[in-house]
Amino acid sequence: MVRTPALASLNGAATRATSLYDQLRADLLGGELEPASKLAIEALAERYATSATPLREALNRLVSDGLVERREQRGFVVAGISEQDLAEITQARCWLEAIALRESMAARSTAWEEALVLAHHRLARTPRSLSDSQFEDNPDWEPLHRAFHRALISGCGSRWLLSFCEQLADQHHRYRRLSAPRAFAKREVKSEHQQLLEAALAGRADEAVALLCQHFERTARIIRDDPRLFAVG
Amino acid sequence: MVRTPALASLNGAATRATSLYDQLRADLLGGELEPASKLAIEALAERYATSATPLREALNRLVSDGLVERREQRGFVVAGISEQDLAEITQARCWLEAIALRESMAARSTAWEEALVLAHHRLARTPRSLSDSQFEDNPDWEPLHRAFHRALISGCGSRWLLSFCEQLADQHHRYRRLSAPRAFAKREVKSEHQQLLEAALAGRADEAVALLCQHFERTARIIRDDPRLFAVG
DNA sequence: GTCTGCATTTTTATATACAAAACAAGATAA
DNA sequence: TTATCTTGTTTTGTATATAAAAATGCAGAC
Repeated sequence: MVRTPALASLNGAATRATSLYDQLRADLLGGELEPASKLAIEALAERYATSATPLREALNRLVSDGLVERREQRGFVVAGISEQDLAEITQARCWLEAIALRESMAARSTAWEEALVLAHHRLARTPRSLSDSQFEDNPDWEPLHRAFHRALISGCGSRWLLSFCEQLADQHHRYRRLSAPRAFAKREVKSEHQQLLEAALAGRADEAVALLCQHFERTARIIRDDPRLFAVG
Repeated sequence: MVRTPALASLNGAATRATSLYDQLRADLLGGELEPASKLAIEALAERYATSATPLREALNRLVSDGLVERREQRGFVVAGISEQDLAEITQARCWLEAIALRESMAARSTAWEEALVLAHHRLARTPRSLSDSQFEDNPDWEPLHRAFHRALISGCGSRWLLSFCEQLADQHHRYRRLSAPRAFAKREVKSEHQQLLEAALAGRADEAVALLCQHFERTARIIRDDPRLFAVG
């Protein structure tokens, strides 16, 4: 007895809680919300023009993403940052993406290779900064960067592993945005991606994994050495 | 300016949403709630003697644990099961726990070894079944089993990795409870744990990892072959 | 018979009102 | 001072009422 299909699932109209989740997530990743700062319900309800119920739902979801912390009976707080935390995230990301990349390469297919080349092409032709003289974040870059890294591991065949990697990538993303953006101008991130692509396409797994981990660790080191970030209050 | 400490955090009095989360989680893992069955808010509110708001919060948390699925504008559903899903969970768990175990062994300490021996001792002296003649689940066993596996990898030094492993262990737990419990009477799970303990203590990493993965895969195979579980509706 | 459109019922999602706990400041006692 | 108690305020967490969407059932058309 098939009936008219659900409207919401077709036209992408999400619930308020979901769109709040998306907005909050973007603001957390974008570094708009200060780490360890209070997320007072009323203030947020005003800022996002909504009421408490969907807000709390969104915050609850963000807790499981590790972007928000829940203090029982004391509300919600933006997840804190620390050198140790960054190190653990980097370590875990290296471990997990190493496996995912190896598996992805082992299960290579034409479709995977083509998607990878495409993702790299899009990333490579997009400038990191809008201005040549000084760093000014290009909002197009980050999603493409993310897509390239996802393409690398997308063939690993495990939705679980992919979702874990995604979560760790989110964490890295936040740290990166919190850190001084000008640090990135110095680095030849472009050639790192190029090398990575070549090793992956050529099937040189050990090399690709090594490049990927170096890529993560180099970024983490730059963030760690940012004097503004882990300043002792 | 230190004041009287929070009451809730001391005496363990959680919010209603949290205790609901715990109860629902236990029921989901215990197989009380049928996979893919509807989680109607009103029915649950009556069953757990509460109202909609904290219930929805608890359900939102469970979605991120992969125990519940959210259907936008259509409420919540107990996570479905499938052969493919079980295979992916098993695969991911092997990958992740292999790393965690290696790291844990590489970072060995006396405290870790002692905790491991203790966890194994407690598990070994607890019977799997309450009755000798037929299988009757001993509720003490599962937590001790869990604790032993956690002890193995606890020294890996990455909270992220540990929490991912925990999540996968939850998934396995649920499949195990959904499957016919009598299947487990056949197996010499006890000696598998014993061998694992010995290899881990002796520092034979390759062997320990191999034993651990075999342990997971053997369990998964038994569950997969349960004729009742993946019956075509 | 099967499909389609409309009205009704049920359920989900959100806003709001309320209760309970944490917080803050001042007063009192050691 | 330093700690403890008291009281008022703010904020969190929960219940309930309302709005919005989906499911259901039936009548009529083909």
